Order: sequence, then structure tokens, then C-alpha cells
Amino acid sequence: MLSIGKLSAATGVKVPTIRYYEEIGLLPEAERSAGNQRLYRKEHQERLAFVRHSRELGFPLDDIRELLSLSDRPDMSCAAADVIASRQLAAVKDRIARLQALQQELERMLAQCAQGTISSCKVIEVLSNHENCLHAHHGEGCHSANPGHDG
Amino acid sequence: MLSIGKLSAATGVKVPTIRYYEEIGLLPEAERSAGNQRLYRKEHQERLAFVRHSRELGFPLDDIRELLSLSDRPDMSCAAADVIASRQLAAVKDRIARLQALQQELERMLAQCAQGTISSCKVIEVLSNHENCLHAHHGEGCHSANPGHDG
DNA sequence: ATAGGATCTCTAGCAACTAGAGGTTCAAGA
DNA sequence: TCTTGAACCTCTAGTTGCTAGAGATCCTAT
Repeated sequence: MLSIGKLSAATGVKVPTIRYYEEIGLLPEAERSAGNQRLYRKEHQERLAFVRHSRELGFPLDDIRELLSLSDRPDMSCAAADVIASRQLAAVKDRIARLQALQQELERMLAQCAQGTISSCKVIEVLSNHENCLHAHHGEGCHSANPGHDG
Repeated sequence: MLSIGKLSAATGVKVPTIRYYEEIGLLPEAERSAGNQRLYRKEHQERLAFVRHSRELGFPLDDIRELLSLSDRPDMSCAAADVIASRQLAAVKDRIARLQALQQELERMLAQCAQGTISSCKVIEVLSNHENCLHAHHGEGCHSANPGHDG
């Protein structure tokens, strides 16, 4: 029986995140000690590891929920899991393609910048006029540049 | 003088988003008509295009705010803009590397899945055990698989 | 004059957490 | 046994970048 802190240390998922997962029904409600503190077993740890790993692979929580319910039914065809993973793969490929276009554009911007003043700065210029772009990029979409949890 | 709707059509930025940008101070407060409706000029349109393009390039709003204030000072050295763009480039490269690792892993997962039942499904298995991974991925971080606005 | 689309403000919601307040419990040391 | 302090509890609110809806007002075309 692990405390939430031990479970957190064992899985690398932060304590509030574990509680959050329980709250939204991704993890079952934990048992409680006499003093109302959460207690976990190996099976919870495995489930949480599954969630964590799926998150690392970029699956949204709703997909993980589905994947979890699939993994609870070992007799079913895995076609459904396959569909989810394929969908995710397609999304990942798409994101990569977009990001590579952005990378090129940023590199081009920076290469053109002659370290002068703003008035001649290609970075600002390129940002001002879409016509300067090589690519018809239409929004990569992720709103934070560094939203990860890898410190 | 453009109405907010025309400005929206001209820039591709949705009406509520324009109002939102004004609210958070990214755009100056618009002039108003006698009936209290927002009115914009070419300069606003340009500023909004700058914002939009920067967003498409993945810059977070705080960076764009900084970039805007730079572009308002044409005499300054563009080193600061360079720093922001370089930072963004690094973030983009990092994201690409992570996503490529994820792509490989998903492909491997799917290739191994022999279309049997869940109990033999590699997708579920790989998700369950991090040890099955080739890569030491540590969180790509973006929470939605398809958060773009190009649907 | 009137219909209906565009606009206004305001609040609430989305993902997926994170941070903090204010209180309780547990484990280790004296 | 007592005490300290870390870890735990619940609850609310904040983050980012918007989006959706309610209910009211305005503007334009007929």
C-alpha cells in the first residue's frame, strides 16, 4: 500500500495530477487510510503508468480513457485500440510536418537578420508581412512553447 | 474604417479573438462609432496581421507582446527580436525531435499489433510498459492532438 | 418601418493541469 | 509520550488562448 507521495515518486506523476485524474474518473477512487489519506496498490500504479506513458505519447485524456476501458476487456479485438493509435500517429505526423515548415521559416528569418536595428530586422519584417513566407502555414496550434513536465 | 467583422474577414482572426486581444492589451482599444461599435484602421489591421502571423509561427502571446513593443521602436537593435525568434526556433526543434520519437514508437506499436485480441495487442502492451520503449521520451506536452484552427 | 444580421457586454467553459490557503495526519526524533 | 515538521486533505482560483452562449443593442437593406 503506497501513499500518494510514494505513488507519485514511483510513477513520476505529480501528486495534484494524481488527484486530478481521480477526480475526472481516469483513475478509480483510491482506498483511504483511517486518517482519510489515499492508499494505492500495484494495480493502481500500473494503471497510472499506463496513463502517464500514454500522455507522454501525446494521447489526450479522452483517448486514454478509451484505451483504458479497452485494456480492461482483454477478449475484445484490438482493432479499436489500433484505430486510436493510428489516429494519434496521423496527428503526430501532421504536427511534425507543420513544425518543420515553421522551423524552416524561423531559420530563414534569423538568417536574414543582419543584427542591425529593428527597422531593418527581417524577423520583424517577416512577422509583419505574410507574403514574405515561403510556406502556407496555417497554425500549428499548440499555445505554449514549453508546456511539458520535464523541468 | 473597418468594423470588427470586416477586420476579422481581412485578417482571418475571429471576432471574439480580436476582442480578446484587445482585452489582454495586445491590441490598443479600438475607436468606437456613435453606437459603441469598434472601428479599425489600416494600422490596426497591420498590427493584427503581425499578431496572427506570429501566432501561426507558434509564438506565445507574451512573446508577441514583446515583439510588438520592439517593432514600435525601430531604432533599437534587433538583437532582442533575434533572441525571441531563436528561443522559438529551439523550442520548435525540440518539439520536432520529441514528436519524431513518438512517431517511431507509434509505428512500431502498430506494426507489432497482429490484429488479434487486446490480450496480445502490442498497442496496449507498449502503453502499459515504458520498458518496451526505444526512446527516452519525457513528455511532448501539448495537450490536444488537434488544437489547430484550420479545420 | 421593419427584419435580421452584426455588434455589444458578460459569464462560463475547454484541456490538463498548477498553485495556494487553511486545516489534518503521520512518522521520526527527544 | 510528546513534538515537530513533512506529507496529506479539500477547496478555490489561476494558467493559455481562446470559444460558446445569453440577452441586449445597433446598423443596413428593403
